[in-house]
Formats: sequence, structure tokens, C-alpha cells
Amino acid sequence: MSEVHEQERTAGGGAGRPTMRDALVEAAFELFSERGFEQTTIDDIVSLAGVGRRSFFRYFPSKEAVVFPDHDGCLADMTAFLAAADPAGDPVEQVCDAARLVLRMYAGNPAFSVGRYRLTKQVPTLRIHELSVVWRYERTLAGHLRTRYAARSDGALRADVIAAAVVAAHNFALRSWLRSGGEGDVGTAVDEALQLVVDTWGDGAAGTSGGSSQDDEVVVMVARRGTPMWRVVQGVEAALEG
Amino acid sequence: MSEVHEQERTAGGGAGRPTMRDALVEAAFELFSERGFEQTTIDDIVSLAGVGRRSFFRYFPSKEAVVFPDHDGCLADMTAFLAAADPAGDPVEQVCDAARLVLRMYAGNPAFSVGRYRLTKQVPTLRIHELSVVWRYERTLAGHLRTRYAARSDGALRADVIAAAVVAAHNFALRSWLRSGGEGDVGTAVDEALQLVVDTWGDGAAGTSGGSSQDDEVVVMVARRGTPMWRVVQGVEAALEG
DNA sequence: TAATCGGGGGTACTGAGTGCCACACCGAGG
DNA sequence: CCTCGGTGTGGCACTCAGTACCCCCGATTA
Repeated sequence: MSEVHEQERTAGGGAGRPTMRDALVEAAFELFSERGFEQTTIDDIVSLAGVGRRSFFRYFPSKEAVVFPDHDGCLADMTAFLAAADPAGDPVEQVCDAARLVLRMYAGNPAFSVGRYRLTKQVPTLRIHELSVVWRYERTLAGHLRTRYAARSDGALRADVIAAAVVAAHNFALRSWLRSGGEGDVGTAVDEALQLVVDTWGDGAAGTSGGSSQDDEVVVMVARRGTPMWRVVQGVEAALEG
Repeated sequence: MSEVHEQERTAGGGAGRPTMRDALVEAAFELFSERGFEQTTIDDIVSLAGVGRRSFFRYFPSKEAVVFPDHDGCLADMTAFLAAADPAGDPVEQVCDAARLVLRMYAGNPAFSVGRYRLTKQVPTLRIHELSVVWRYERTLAGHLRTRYAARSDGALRADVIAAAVVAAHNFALRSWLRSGGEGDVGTAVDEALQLVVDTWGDGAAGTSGGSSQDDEVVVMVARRGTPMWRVVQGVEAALEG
């Protein structure tokens, strides 16, 4: 199911009819890659996707958001993962595993990730938007570490520093892989990078248990009446990916 | 001279007539604090400042940039500081000192910094813009560390991780101080926070020399014909602050 | 068939940001 | 004296992102 989900998210192909959200993402990337981000207007995207202009903003809060359609769901995944983490385990290992969730998302669609990287690298607006995405991941990791280090006097400081270090190490390996065009094994590269953080900040030798058992079959999405569509979709995506 | 510069930068007061840039910053903050950032239009700002609308964008590239009028100059200061750093010194200590340059800027105008913090905290657009500002600092620090760690096999990774850790520690102490309304000594708080980074990543016991001798009297600003005004201003500010 | 509800389309509007031109000022030179 | 080039500024018009509002259509229910 996870693979089908990934497929629908970016390519829109598969068995069923592609959703409007997928059609918008596909049309946007087609135009962005051929004529650039700033040279493409919302009207261009919606006319290619064959939908109304108003519908674009039902699924994406801004023009930049369509470039990162999967991060909202991944952030929710990370939050759920950390909430279910073993309270006795090494928190540094846990946030490293949480970061690996993001990596899996990138590695799941190498072509899409590399194309987005090339786009993001040369469009300042997208680079800034990506910063806000990364920032939310970092704050989520820091929040988890803060609760675990609550007993320490410098707990909050340690939490912020370790979260920043984990994100930096993760991004270092990820960007190196993206720069190479998606060649080689990202997984081990990220493992090596995160190892540096674990060696300096981790507990030392903790049991690598941390088993997470999520076996839910039914997904419930609760939202206020009037909630924008894109927020509902991200909630559903997050729930489905668990 | 540095103090006069700080004064002119935010309050516009002092001996000489306030520049147009200062008038715009002052008018913008007056309106932002009384009716909010999003409720204030560029027309409101320029009409209060008594200048034309077109002139605003001559000095600031966007509406958000007027909230951070001093960071461009501070970034140039940091770049110059690191370029003049002792090649034999502890690079971790050096980037910590570079981060202290940013702190000095905040501590130089507590009222302005606290007001901006309150504004930034509750306006998403400004929070994102601040992220891009912090990101440029972090990349500058990482660039310095990369050249110093070029010999190590994991030099680039270490550089990115340490830069992220320094920024996180710096921001931890700074935000705590800003949240308190500017009470207490930020300097020692940042020192304590950065000490955690130095203790884990620094050389251990290096000589605290790092003397920087900048005694230039003449400032030369070179720019292409047609360079936007705000870029020229940021260059001059950066040169004057050295 | 009428009523209701929710998703989608269309229209008009606000406001940020840009390009272009006109005007005012100022020093240099005929 | 007038002219010329350069520079800083204001004004006008334009594009486009994002939003508010209303209408249409299809599906469900009485």
C-alpha cells in the first residue's frame, strides 16, 4: 500500500483514476521543468491540468507548496513515530530513525527527488520554502528530545543542538546523493553521517529495540467544518502512510 | 562610529538628518506594532514616511526585508571576520566568535530586537524570512569550517554539523533572552550555550589568540551600474561596520 | 420532485513587486 | 547662459499570487 501511495502521489499513474491533486502536481512539474518556476503561472498549471484556478488553492496553500506535496504527510508520520517511541530507548537514536523516515520518502522516488532538487537549487523562493519545511522537521525532533531531556538542567539546549546536528547530518548525505543524480546508496551514506552524531551525543550502547507496532486498518480523519482541502488531504495522507 | 551607526540604523535619530532608509524602517515598525504586519500595506508605510511607493523597493527587496534591515550588513561583517581569522586558531572557537557578532547586533538594540521578536513570532511570513537569514549565517560558518577541515575525510560533514550546532546554541540563548523581554545578560548566556559546542567539537585547549586587526579608514564600494539601491546600501553598511 | 449539502468553476478584488518614464537636482563644459 | 549626462525620486501601469464571494452541478434524502 505504501508503494501505491508513493506512486499516486507523484506520477498519478496506477490502476485508479488520478486524483485532482496528483494531476496538479504532475502538470506543475512538467511546466516548471520546461520553462522554469517563475515563468510558470498558476493559470498555466490549472489550464494544463484541466481544472479551475480556484481548485489549485483548494489543495495547495501557495504556488511553492506544490513543489513539496509530500512533506506535510511525512511530518505527520514523524510526529506519530516519535510519539510511539520507546520511552526507555536512546532518544538520539530515535530522532535519527525519525530522520530516516524523511530519507525514505526521498529515496522512494529518486527521479522526482532529483528533479525537485535541481529546481529548488536555482529558485530562491523554493529554497526558502524548503527551509521552512526542514525547520518544521527540526522543531519536531527538538520537541521530542526536550521531553526526554527534561530532567537535565541543560536539557532544552541539548535538545536544540542535537536536533540541529541530526538535520544537518541527514541533509549532508541527502544533498550529496541528490547532487549525484540519485546514484549510489543513500541509506548507508545517511547512516554514516548520522553515526557521527550518535557517537558524540548518543547514550553509547543502548539496546536497539525500539520496535514500533502500528497495525491499524481503519483510518479516521477528523477536521473542522471549513477546513481547507489541502489540509484535509495532508491529514489523510499522513494517516494512510502509518 | 559603530554606535552612531547602530543608532542611525534603527532610530534614525542623532545629529544628522535621518536617511530615507531609516525613515522607512521607523515608519514600518510603527505601523507593524500598532496594527500588525499583514494589516499594513506598502502604501501605508510610504505615506507615513512621506516618500514615494517606488522608493521603498529601492531600499528593500520585499516587505519582509524591512523587518531585518541590519542582517545583510551583519552577514558581510561575519564573512569579513572569518576571512581575517587566524588560520592556526581553533576553527570552532572562530565560528563561535563569528556567531557572537550576530549577538552583539541584537544586544545593541534590545528594544528593537525584542519588538521584532514579538512580531516575527506571530507572523508566519516573517518567521520564514528569518529562517533564510539564519540559513545564510549557517552557510557562512559552514563554509569557513569546510576550508579548515579540508584535510579530514569527513571534513564537510563535520563542518555542516558543527555550524548547525553553533547556530542552534546561539539561537537558543538569544531567543530565551528575547522571550524574557531583554532582561539579564545575553552575553554570558550565549557563552554558556556555545561552551557546550566547543567542549564537544573544539580542539580542547587552543591558544585564545585570534587577534583581528582591521584598521582601514577608507571605504570603497564597487557596484555595477544599475545595481538596486538596497544592495548598494547593504554593501556600504557592511564596509562601515568593519 | 423538492430540498439540502458539498465539491468545483468563474469573477472580481486586494496587494506585492516590476518596468518604464518624467521630473528635479547637480556638476561639468561649451 | 544654456546644455548635457548622471543620479535619485515620484508616478503610472502592469503582472500575478492569493482571497472572498457566488453560482453550478451532482448526489443524497424525504
